[in-house]
Amino acid sequence: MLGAAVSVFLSTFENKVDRKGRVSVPSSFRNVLSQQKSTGIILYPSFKHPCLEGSGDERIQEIVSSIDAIDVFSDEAENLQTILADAKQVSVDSDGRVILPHEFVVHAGISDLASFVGLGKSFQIWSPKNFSIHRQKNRLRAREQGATLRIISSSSERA
Amino acid sequence: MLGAAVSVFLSTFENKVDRKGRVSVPSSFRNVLSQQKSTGIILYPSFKHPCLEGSGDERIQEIVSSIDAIDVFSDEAENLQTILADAKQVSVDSDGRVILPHEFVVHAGISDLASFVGLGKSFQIWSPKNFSIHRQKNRLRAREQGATLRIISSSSERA
DNA sequence: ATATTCTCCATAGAATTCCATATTTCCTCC
DNA sequence: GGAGGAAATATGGAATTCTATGGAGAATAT
Repeated sequence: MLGAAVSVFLSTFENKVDRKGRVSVPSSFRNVLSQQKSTGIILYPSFKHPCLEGSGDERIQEIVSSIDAIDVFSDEAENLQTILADAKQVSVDSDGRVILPHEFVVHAGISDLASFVGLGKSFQIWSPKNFSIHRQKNRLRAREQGATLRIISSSSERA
Repeated sequence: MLGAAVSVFLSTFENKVDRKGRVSVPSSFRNVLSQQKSTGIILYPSFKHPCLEGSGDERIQEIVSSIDAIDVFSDEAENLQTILADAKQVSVDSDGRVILPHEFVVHAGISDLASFVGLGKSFQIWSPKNFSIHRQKNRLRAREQGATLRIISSSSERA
């Protein structure tokens, strides 16, 4: 196992997708998930990018609570419900793999390789090709805008 | 079966409606229902959309309480009472199927396919065609409004 | 009787579990 | 520091289980 396992999704891993759509979840990601006591992974297609958003399944609870907190008939409630409608829970098998649902594979343009990209509290899954394009664009923009980071250091262990 | 599926209605399933009007309730939905100890499913036509609203039968209890909680002569109370008046309970047979009442099939424009759409504590049933239109609209709007930003992070240490 | 609904059975395809193996990483001992 | 071995990972495939779905017949109502 990784040295001092951080409890956030970190760095990028490229794994193979087999004929059945199975792909290994990077072991360090699995560690984060089990630390969150997630029994599975929640995936949903990104609104903005040709990729999948992933997180532990407690995220779903958050969304459901959010919906409860606002007017059921509002646009906002429907927006959140859209996420639920599009999301799928995939279970991690005993070998640490998940099956990527077919529609998701299509949405992300994935064929035989998938890049798991750690984003801290969540992660994304990309086709390696799309991801490298995306990353390059992001870097360019960051340079142009002279990206500045505001780090909120509320307490010891947050990222 | 899915590991320890989150106990909310999640994601979308498109199932066939056979000649007798039978349609399989998605297995993950059935799991949620049985966890709620629901003996059946409550269905009623949606006000806003050409679709059906569905839930376990404890949901009805909530609606009844809501009515009690507000002014009995208000419009809102009448709306809720209309739901009760229009609602029907359908039973799930031993193979996990229900029969959709004829008026409901008509209201939703369903013919030989039905989309079950998970919305957390409840779900909807659509004709796939109507749903895909609805979904596209919602996704566009959600993208514009940045749906993911408004999630209430109730749980412990998320920001 | 006739039409409708419910029960039971059959089956194809999908999903899950289980097993096998190559490859890498980590640890220990020399 | 390096060699060897142990543990963990990633990956491929087979076998088993589950789900969705179609149909036949029994039960029920009209």
